Amino acid sequence: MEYNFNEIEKKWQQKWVENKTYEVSNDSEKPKYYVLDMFPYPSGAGLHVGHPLGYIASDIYARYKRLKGFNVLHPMGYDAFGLPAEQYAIEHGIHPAVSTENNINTFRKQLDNIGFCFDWNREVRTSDPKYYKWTQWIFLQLFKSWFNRQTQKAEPIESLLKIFESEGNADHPVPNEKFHISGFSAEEWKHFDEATRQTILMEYRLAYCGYGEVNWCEALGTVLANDEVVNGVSERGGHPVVKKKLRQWYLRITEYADRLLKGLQEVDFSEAMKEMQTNWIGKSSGAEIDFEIKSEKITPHPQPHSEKETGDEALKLRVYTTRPDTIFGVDFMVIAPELELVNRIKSTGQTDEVDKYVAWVKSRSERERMSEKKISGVFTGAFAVNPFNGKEIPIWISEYVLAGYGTGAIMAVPCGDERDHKFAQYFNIPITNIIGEAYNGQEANPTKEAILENSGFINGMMMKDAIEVVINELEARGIGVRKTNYKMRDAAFSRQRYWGEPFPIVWKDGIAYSLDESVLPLELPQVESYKPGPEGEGPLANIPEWVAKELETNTMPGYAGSSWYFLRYMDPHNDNEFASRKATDYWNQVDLYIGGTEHAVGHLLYSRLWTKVLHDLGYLSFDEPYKRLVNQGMIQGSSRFVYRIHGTKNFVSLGQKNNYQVAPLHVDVNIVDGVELDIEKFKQWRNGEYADAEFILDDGKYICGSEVEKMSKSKFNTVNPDDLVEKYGADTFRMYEMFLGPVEISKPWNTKGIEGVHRFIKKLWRLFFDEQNGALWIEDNPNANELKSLHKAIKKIEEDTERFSFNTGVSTFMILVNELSDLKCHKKAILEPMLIMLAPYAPHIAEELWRQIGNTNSVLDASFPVYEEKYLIETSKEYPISVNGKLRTTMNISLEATQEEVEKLALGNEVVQKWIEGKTPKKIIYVKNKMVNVVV
RNA sequence: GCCCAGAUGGCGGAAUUGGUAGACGCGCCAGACUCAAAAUCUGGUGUCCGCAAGGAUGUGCAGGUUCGAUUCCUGUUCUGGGCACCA
Repeated sequence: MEYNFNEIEKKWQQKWVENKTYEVSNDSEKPKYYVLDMFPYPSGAGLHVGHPLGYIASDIYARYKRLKGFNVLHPMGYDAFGLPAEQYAIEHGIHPAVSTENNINTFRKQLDNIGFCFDWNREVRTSDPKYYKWTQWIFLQLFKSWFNRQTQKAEPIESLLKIFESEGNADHPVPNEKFHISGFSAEEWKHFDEATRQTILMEYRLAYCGYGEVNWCEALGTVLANDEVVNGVSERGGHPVVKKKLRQWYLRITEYADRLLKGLQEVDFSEAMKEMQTNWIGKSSGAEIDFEIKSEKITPHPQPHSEKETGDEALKLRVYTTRPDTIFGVDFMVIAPELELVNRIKSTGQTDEVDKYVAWVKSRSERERMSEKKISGVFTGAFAVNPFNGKEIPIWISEYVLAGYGTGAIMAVPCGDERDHKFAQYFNIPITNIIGEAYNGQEANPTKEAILENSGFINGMMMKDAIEVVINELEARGIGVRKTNYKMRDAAFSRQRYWGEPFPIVWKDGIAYSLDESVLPLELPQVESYKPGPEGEGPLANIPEWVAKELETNTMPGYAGSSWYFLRYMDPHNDNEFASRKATDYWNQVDLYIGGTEHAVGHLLYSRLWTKVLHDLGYLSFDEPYKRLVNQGMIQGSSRFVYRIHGTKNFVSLGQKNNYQVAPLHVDVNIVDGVELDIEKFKQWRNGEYADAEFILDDGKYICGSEVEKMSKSKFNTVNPDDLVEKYGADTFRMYEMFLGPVEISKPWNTKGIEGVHRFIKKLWRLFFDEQNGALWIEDNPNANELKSLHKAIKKIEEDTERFSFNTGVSTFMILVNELSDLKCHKKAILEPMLIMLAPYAPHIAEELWRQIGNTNSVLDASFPVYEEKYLIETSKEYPISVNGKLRTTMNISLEATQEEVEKLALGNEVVQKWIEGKTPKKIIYVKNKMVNVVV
C-alpha cells in the first residue's frame, strides 16, 4: 500500500471534525493545561510559511500534553481590528468587516490544511460586538477605578470619593505632579463644582483622558502611525508630518510599574524577556534638585507668590539625577528644547539661535532624536546656580534631553557621563574633575567606586556612599527631594480611526461620563466614508447622529481586544460576563504562551496590566496572565534578485552584473530553484511583462542575487504553506518547519531540504507497508536491540518535547526509523509506541497507521509510552583518551573501573605511550562516563 | 543611539551540567538496481599536508581562566528584533 498523504490527511481532518476530537470541556477530572498562541491579525496577504512556526510548536506541545493525561485548552481566534483593513477600505471602498471576514476565511482554510488541534468552538474575533461588548466593559472598569498607592491595588472610584469627602487628598496625591491642583481638604472638595470634581477624578482614573502629541499630516488630513512616517514625511505621498496635540485616552500603567516589575519574579519568561520589560519600565532612583536660575529676564529674588500661577517655577531649574553624588562635577545643564521654560530664560543675544534650534528639533521624531550621533545644542544665555558652591552653570538646550522623562532637564557631569563628556568636548565647555585619577581626561568614567575630590562636604567619600549623604542634605536644606523615576509612560489608548472598538463614553459639557453597562455593546456605526473627521478627529466625527449623541469619536487601539482574549477562550459564549468565575478559576493562567519577542513590551505588558486590574477588582483569582512564555523566532524571507541592464529589457546573471549598469529587481522566489532562475517561468511572470527579455548567463544558467529580508508580498519572497502541503503533505510540512532549527531562533526560509523529511516519513511508512507484500507488522516479541532503540527514542523525544527542542526531536525520530529499518523490525510492540510519540508531530500519518494496525480509538486518546532505563544499561564505554588535552585515541573501559585501573590501562596503551615520550605523567584525569586525560 | 538576541562545514543545524566538535537532514561525489530515468539502497564528504598510516588546524574576531572552552570571563565586529499609533 502506498503512502497517499493527500487522501489520508483530508480523511482524518474531516473525521476529527465529525468526531469532535478537539472539543474541550470545562468539566474534567483530568488536570488542566492551557496552551496559547499569540493572537494573529488576519492580514490580506494570508498565511506564509513563517506564521505556522509557533502554531506547529504549540500544537505539538498541546497534543503531547494530552497524551500525558491533561485536559488541554488550545484555542485560536483573530485580532480582527486594525489599521490595514481600514487603509484597504479607504483605497477600495470595501467595508473593513467584509475584507476582514474574507481574510479570516482564507486564514482558516490555510490553518485547517496543516491539521491543528484547535477547538474552533471557542474561536473569538475582537471585531465581533459579542466580544467587544466585554472589551468595552473592561474599559469601563478601568475608567471607574483608581490605583490606591497605599494598598497598591486598583479600587472602585467610589472609595476615592469617600476619602476625598472625609479627608481630602492629603494621603493620596494626584499622580501627575504637574497637575494644576495639588492638594485639597475635605472641605474644599465639598465646595468644588462638578466640572472641577470630574477633572480631579480624571487625574486618578486608570483609564483617563488627556492630551498627547500625534503625527499629524495636514495633506492627508489624518493622524499617522509611526511606521507610516518615514524621514519626517508621510510614507504615502511624502507629505510633511508635524506634531499635533490631540485629546487622547490613556491607561495609567505607570501606577502599576512596581507591580509589573515584581510580577516578573513569579513568571517563567526568558531572562532576556524579563530584562526587556524591566528596561522598558526603567525604574531608577535618585533625586530631584532645584537650581536657581540667573537670567537677564528674571529678577533673582522675586516676591513670594502663591505657588502655581507665578514665575516661581521659572526661577528654579528642577533636574532629575540618579547620581546626586556628582553634584560638584556639574559643568552645564541641558534642558529639553520644547520646554516652555526655554522661552522664559533665553537671553536676548541667544534668542535667534535658540528659536531656530527649537523649530528644528520640533520637526524631528523622538526616534531620530534618540539615535542621532551628531552632537547639537544651543546655549540659552542663562545660568543655573549650584546650591552647594554657588558656581554659575551655563544652561543649554539639546535634542538628546526629552521633555517626557524626569523633569525634562539634566545636570551634566562630563567626567562621569560619556554623552555629557562628548557634549562638553564638542562645545569646549571646561570639565571639572571630581574623581582624580579615575578620570583620564579622554573619556568619562561612570564609576561609583571612586573617591570624591573637589566636592566640598563630600570630599574623600566613596561615590556610592555619597549618594545618600547628598540626598539627605538636599532634603534637609529644602532644595531637593529623593525621587524614584520610571522611563515608562502611560499608554496611549485611543486612535483617530474607524476600525476599532468605540469608547462607551459620552461627553456632557466637556466632561466624560461612562455609558451604562446595560447598553453595551456600543456598536460601531456604519459610515459613508472612512476619511478622517475634522481637526484630526476620527471618522466617527463625520456621523451627525453620533456627534449629536455626544459620543466619543476616538476608537480603541489594536491592543485593547488582545489584552484579555485569553480569558474569553475559557468561556467564549457567555453573554452575562466576560467569562464565568468558574471557568477562569478552572483554566486559570495560560500554562504555555508561544509568540515572538516583538510583543515584549507592548501586548505583554498591557495584558499583564489588564489581568492585574481585573484581579484587584475581584474578577480573577490570579494576577499574572501567562505562567510560561516561549519565544519563537521569525522566519525571514530569502529574497532573490535579477539584474536589469539600464535602459533595456535585458537581464544579466549575478556573476557578470558588475560589467553593466544594472538595477536589481525582486523576483518571485517560487520561480527560482536555489539561486537558479527558471527563465521560462520568469517570462510568463507578471502576465508576461518580461516575455521578450533577453538574458546574459553564467555557464548557461541565470544566477540570482539573494538577500535575507522580512517575508512580505512586496518582496516576492513569500512561500505559501498550501503549496508545500499540496506537494508533500501536512505531516512533512509540520516536521520540516520544526526540523529547520530551534523555535526561538530566527532564520531565513529555505524550501530545499523538505525532501529529506519527506523521505523520512515515507521510510517510516515502509516499516508498516510494502508495495509488494502489503502489511508488514507482526506480533513477535521484540529483542534487546529493538527495545534499546525504542527506549532511547522515548527518553530523548520526551526530553526534547518538554524543552521545546523540536528540531532534535525530529532527528530522534529519524534515527529511530533508520535503526528500525536496519534491524528490519516490523514488530507491533515497537511500532505502536512509536506512533503514539509521533502523533503530536505528524498527527495524520500517526492516526492512519494507528488505526491500520488495529486500534479503534484515536491515537490522541492513547498514553505516551513510558521510558524504562533497564533497556539502556551499558557495562562499558568507549572512552576518549587525551594526552595534554588533545584527543589521541579511544579505549573501551568498563564503567566499573576505578581511578587506579583506568590509569594503568591508559598508560599501558600504545598510542598514549607514544605521546608521553617516556616522560612521567603529572596526573591523570578520569571523569567517569566522560573521558580520560593524561597530563605530562 | 539605547535595550535584547544571534554568529559552528557548501547549506539548515547538533553537542542538555566545562569533557570524543560537526548528530540528523540537505547538497555534492562514487557505487548498486535499471535498456534508460525516477524512486530506492550502499559508501564517502570541515579545511590543509599525505598514496596511506598518520599529523596539523578548526565553532565571527582579539585576548584570558582551565588538565581540558562552541560552552565561563574581558574587549570587539557583523546580523536580526524592539524603541511607545503595524499587530
